[in-house]
Amino acid sequence: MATINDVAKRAGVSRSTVSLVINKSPLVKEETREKVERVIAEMNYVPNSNARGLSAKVTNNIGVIFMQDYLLGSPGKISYDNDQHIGLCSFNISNGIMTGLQDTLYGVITERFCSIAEPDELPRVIREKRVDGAIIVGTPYSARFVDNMKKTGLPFVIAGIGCREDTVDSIYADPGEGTEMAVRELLEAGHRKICLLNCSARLRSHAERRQGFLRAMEGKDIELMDGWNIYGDRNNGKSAREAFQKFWEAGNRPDGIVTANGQSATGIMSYLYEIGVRIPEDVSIVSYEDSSICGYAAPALTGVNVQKEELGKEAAKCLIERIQNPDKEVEIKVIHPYMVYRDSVKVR
Amino acid sequence: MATINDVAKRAGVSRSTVSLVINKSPLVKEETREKVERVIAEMNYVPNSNARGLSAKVTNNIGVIFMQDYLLGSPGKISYDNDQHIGLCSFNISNGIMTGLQDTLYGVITERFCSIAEPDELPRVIREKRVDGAIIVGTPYSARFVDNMKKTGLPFVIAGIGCREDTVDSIYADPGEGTEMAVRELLEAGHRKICLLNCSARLRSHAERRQGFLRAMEGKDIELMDGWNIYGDRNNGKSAREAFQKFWEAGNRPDGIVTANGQSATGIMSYLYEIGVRIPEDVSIVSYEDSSICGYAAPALTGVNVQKEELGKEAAKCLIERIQNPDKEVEIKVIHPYMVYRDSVKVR
DNA sequence: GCAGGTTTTTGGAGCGGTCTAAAAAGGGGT
DNA sequence: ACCCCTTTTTAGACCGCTCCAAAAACCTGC
Repeated sequence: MATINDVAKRAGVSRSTVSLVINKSPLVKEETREKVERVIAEMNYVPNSNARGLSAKVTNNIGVIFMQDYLLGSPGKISYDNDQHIGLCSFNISNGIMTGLQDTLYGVITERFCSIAEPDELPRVIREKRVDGAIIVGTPYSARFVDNMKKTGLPFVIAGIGCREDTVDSIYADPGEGTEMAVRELLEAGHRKICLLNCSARLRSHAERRQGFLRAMEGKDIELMDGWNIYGDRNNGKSAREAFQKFWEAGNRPDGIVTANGQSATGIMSYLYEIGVRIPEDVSIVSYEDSSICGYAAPALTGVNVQKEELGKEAAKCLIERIQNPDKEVEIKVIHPYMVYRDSVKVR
Repeated sequence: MATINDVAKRAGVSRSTVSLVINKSPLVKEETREKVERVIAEMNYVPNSNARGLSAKVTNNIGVIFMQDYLLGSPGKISYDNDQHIGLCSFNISNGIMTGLQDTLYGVITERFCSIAEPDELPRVIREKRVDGAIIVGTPYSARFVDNMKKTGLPFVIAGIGCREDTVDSIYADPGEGTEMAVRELLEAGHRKICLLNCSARLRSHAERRQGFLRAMEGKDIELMDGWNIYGDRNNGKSAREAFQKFWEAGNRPDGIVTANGQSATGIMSYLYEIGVRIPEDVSIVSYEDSSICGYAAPALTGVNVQKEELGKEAAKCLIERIQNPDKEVEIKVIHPYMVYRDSVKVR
């Protein structure tokens, strides 16, 4: 494999000149640049990224750290097989990140990390300085972890649904905003008895969803039903179904349901299907966090799309800016959602 | 940040000795090792991976290349938002890869690549030598690409459902085997009129599924129905639904359906639901490629689980072996699936 | 106490780039 | 032709680690 020296020799210039050329310095004469570029192409030369990194103290890699904290208590060896939500969500976000990084020199190193399981550790890519910056995907529940990260001095941003740290660049979707949007949708379609199906009460976002719900209900002259904010045990369809079944069997009869995500919705739908309740004729459903699963459900679910790809893309953009200018002001950016209209809401 | 020199000085040994210690060489005296390790811990020293890589010609990173060829014609800026299948699938596999790499020194660099769009290019991580080996996830449709990869001399393995190159390490799930399993399931439950809903006919795996179907039917004395091997246009629920609807409207009345994956199944289910056909009372469904989506469907879908995490894990293992021993024999390994029993099959 | 063998440790030359200070080349003006 | 200023190019130190050959330290046994 050709090195910078080989190129220099063949082009009849010094190593430094070649270096200037590959780094697009404006100092080199047009003529020289062309000659060197020709040789580079001829020899199929690609700079060695280790050498570059060692010398320039740069790796040209950014780390994407998937926080696994919300799967409380099951660090490390988790199989996501039964957790479509997390799988898809992180996939979409990281896909967005790659899109955001597309025309840059950066590569993406991915790592799974649990700040609760390892409160005083840092993700390996960071300890080993394999990256120039990091995107923390998901919520780093332990403040200690955030502190540790800050201490490294490495640029990093936090990205995800409901992820926000006031002292750190945060790109996030606001679960409150989305839930509010979903509830309004039902209200406008004439629903009065709306219940909110949150996922695990242990998640920080549940309170935000609740707030969004309340905001939408404000001034509507609708009596808020006690216990109509239901919590599943975990962030998936099975617990949503169980929680909803309990709710229903206790005699509650909503005419509209807002769920935390597509899986919760399908969980509930499978229960309603079994007991013969029709959607949307008897009950309407809107899912916060629209995902393709919503499109495939029967009937297809109306939902709030939180633009996870966009979220990832913006996170990447923000990180790059942070790397270029470590002193810029902390950036807190909300990615706004939009409604996707399908067939699970009926005007009453 | 401490360097190897700082550690050496503080420990009163030479740089070389420290190097031996961090590389766990058996040459260093126990006593010395302990001393050095103590200092390393004290100083919080972590070897710089660039320096290491530059010198040892090793990066301690492996590349995970996601092939995007099956999304024919839409390289680069694709949004996977509507392609849950691919999202989940690659997520699960890469999750498995990370699990397989867990106790090694390797990090994971991810890249999206389309060998059809860029027939003479190589993934960037490879051109820039950022990795010691690569796992190609998905099918590299162009043979030229495989050739180019081979020419680099870099160890690599191919992993995915139906991915197999005879001259390259391949870890794969056999769509034929899984489909056969699914069909047998229906046969044993007494079904006679079984149709196979393949995804896009452009995919290489469709023929294998078909073969598996035929193997299961062999000697069963069931008339093979013409046109009962249905092809969707793309690998998703929407096209499955459309294809199936056309099939149904042409008057075909299967009593059992085998689908290529969970999304196809839900697509079909939503159609059947609309026209009032009950599952599993009127028609049974088995999905090849069980995914969590199957568990959330109503009714929950019986399916063939292809163990994508296992697949990723084995791919990682295989790659490491290949790196350690570049001359070992080509490894072709099938990951066998198993049935997951749920509620979409009724004994007739 | 020393030759000869074994176990540990070490110096120093790379690895392939970047970067800075200084040299070389070029371009007027006189 | 020479000085001065600007534009280009270059030499060489350095980044932090590995690795080899050689040195040092440690063991015998005689």
